[in-house]
Amino acid sequence: MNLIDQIKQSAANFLKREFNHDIASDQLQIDATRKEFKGDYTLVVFPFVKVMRTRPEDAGEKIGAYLKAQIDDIDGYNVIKGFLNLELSPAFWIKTLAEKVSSNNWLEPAKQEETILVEYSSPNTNKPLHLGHLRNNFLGYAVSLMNAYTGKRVVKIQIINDRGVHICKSMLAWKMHGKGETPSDTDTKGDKLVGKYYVLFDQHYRAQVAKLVNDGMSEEQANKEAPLQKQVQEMLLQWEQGDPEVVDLWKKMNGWVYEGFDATYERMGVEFDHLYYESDTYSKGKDIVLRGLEKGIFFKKDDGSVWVDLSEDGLDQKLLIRADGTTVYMTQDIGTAVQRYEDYPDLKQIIYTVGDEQDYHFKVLFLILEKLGYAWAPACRHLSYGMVDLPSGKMKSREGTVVDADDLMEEVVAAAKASSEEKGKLDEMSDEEQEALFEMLGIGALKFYLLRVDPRKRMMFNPEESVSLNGDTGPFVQYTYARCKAVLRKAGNYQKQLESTSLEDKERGLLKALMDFRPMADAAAAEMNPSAIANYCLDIAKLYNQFYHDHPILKAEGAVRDVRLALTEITADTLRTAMGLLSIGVPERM
RNA sequence: GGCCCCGUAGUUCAAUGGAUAGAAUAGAAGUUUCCUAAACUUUAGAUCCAGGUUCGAUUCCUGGCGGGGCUACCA
Repeated sequence: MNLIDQIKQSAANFLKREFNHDIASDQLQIDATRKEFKGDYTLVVFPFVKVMRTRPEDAGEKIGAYLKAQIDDIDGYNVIKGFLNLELSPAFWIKTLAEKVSSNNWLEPAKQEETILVEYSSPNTNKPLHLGHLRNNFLGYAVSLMNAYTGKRVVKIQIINDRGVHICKSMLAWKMHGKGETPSDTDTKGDKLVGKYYVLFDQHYRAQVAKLVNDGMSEEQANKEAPLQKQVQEMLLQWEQGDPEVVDLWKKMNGWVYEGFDATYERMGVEFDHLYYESDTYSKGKDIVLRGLEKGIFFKKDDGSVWVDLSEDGLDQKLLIRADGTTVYMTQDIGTAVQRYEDYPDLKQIIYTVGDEQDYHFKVLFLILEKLGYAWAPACRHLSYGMVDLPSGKMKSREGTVVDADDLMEEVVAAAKASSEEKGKLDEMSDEEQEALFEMLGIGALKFYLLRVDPRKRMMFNPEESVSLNGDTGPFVQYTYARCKAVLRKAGNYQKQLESTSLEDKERGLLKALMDFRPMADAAAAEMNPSAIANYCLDIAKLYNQFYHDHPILKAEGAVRDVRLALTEITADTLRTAMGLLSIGVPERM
C-alpha cells in the first residue's frame, strides 16, 4: 500500500475509533500541498468536521496528531483553516527515490487482463487523410497505448469505408476523364490521385446542376436529375450486383488508396491489429434487427420500413431498415458491433474514436444494443472528440481549406530541421541520425500539439504555433529528456544505494510529481484522456528544468550528487515512458 | 422549434466541489567565464451575465446572452 492510501486508511480508522463513524472513501481527499504552504500532502478536513462536531482547525489538529503517531513517515503537520498539511520525513523521500532508481521495473506496464477494442481512423477511401484524421488517429492510438500500459489487452481496429456512393464518384470521374492514369505513371500518391477525381466529379456535377437550375429546374430536383448523379447511382447498383468491370475498377482504385494511406500511417507512427471493411460488413445487422422486430423491440411501419422507438429514453424514432429492405448506417453499426464480439468472445469493451457530431448516433447505437439484450452494451464507449478549427474558421473541402495530413507532416519536420540547424548542436551526428531526429521532433511536436488539448473540446489549429518548438510543446519535453541524458552520460556510474541526506524544495517537489505518474496514467486511461499525460509531461519538464537551473548536479558531492543523479535518471525514465504513451519518441541528444 | 456540447488573461490551453484560478504565447525587464539558453528569473494581464445549492462554485442546478453540433428512407 502506498503512503497516500495508508494516510487515508488511518484517517478513516481515526473516525471509526473515536466517533464510531464510517467515512465514505470519496470523502477522503488528499492532494499535494500547494507550494505556498509548508508540507507535502494535504488532507481536506471539512468532511470530518460534521462528524467530529468541532471547528475545522480543531479537527485538523486532532487528526494530525493521530496520523503523526500512527505513521512513521509523517514528521510533522500544520493546520490552516480546513486543511491539514502533512510533512513527511527526509528519510521517506530518500527511501522512495532509492527504490525507484535501483529497481528497473517500477515503470513496467501492468499485466494485461481484460480485452478491449479501440477503433479509430476509419476513413473513407475517396480522398486523402487530413488534419481531422490526425487528431482522430493520434487520440485513438494514444488511448490504445495508455490502456495497454495500464492493464488492458488492446486490439486496435478500424473500419474502412470502402464502398458507397462516394467511392463511385471517384471511380466514375476516373473512368470518364482519367485516360488510364495510375499513381506510378503520374508519380502521385494513390490516395491523392483518387482524391483528385473525387474533386473532379464534384466540379462536373455542380456544373450540371447549375445548368439545370439555370434552365428553370428547382435546386432540389436538379440535384437528383443531373446526369452524373444518375450515372453514379447506376454504378453503385452495378457494384452491388457484382458487375465484374465495376468491381475490378473498385478494387484497383481502393488499392491505390490503401498504398497511399499506408505511407501516411507509417509516417504518423500509428498501426492497426485488425482491419474491418465496410464492403464485408455493410449487410450485417439486418438479421439482428429482424429478430429484434420479432421480439417486439422494434416496430414496422405501413410501408414496410423498420424503426426503433426511443421516445421513452428521451430520444426519438430512428429508422433501421428502409422500405425497400436496404440497411442504413445504424443497422450496419449494430451488425459490426455484434461481429466484433463474435471475433473476440472475451471482449469487455469497444471504444469508438469518432467526432462529436456523431454523439447522437452513438447514444442511439448503445441504447439499441442494450435493448437487444447484449450484456456488453453498457461497456461500449464513444471517445467523442471536438473538431479542429483553423484560424480562418472551419475546414471545408469545398473551399479548399482542408489541411492535408501529408503536407502538414512535411511542414512540421521541415520546421524542426530549420530550427535544429539554426541551433547548430548536431555536428557529431551523421546525416541519417539527423534526419531521424528531425522526424522525431517534427512529428512529436505535431502529436503533442493535437494531444495536449482535452479531446472532448473543440480546438484551434494554428499552423505557426504547431511548428513552434518553444513553450508548451513536445520538443520542450524532448529537450528536457535530452538534457537529462547528457547529464547522465557525463556522470557515468554513481551510487544508487542512496545515503540519507536532506532534500531541497525543488528536489522534493520534482520527486513528488514523479511519484504521481502511475495514478495519473491510470486515471488518464480510464478517462480516455491523453491530454492529462501531455500536461503531466509539461509539469515534469518544467519542474526538472527549474531544479536543474537552481542546483548543480555533476559538481555536487557525495550523497547530494547521487540524489540529484537519481532524480535525473527517474525523470528521464518517466518522461520517456509518458511520452511513449502518446507515441512520441524522445532523443538522446538534440 | 426540439435535443446535445462549449463560453477562463490580447491569444491558445489548465484547474476529481477546496486554500491567493495555473501555464504557454504575445508585451516589458533580466540571467551564459558554470552539467544542453529548444532553458531559467521578474513583471503586467482572465472565470459571459443574473440567481440558487454548499463551510467552500470556473466546476453542480435554474434562467438569460454568445458560439458550435445533431435533428435525412446520407455515410
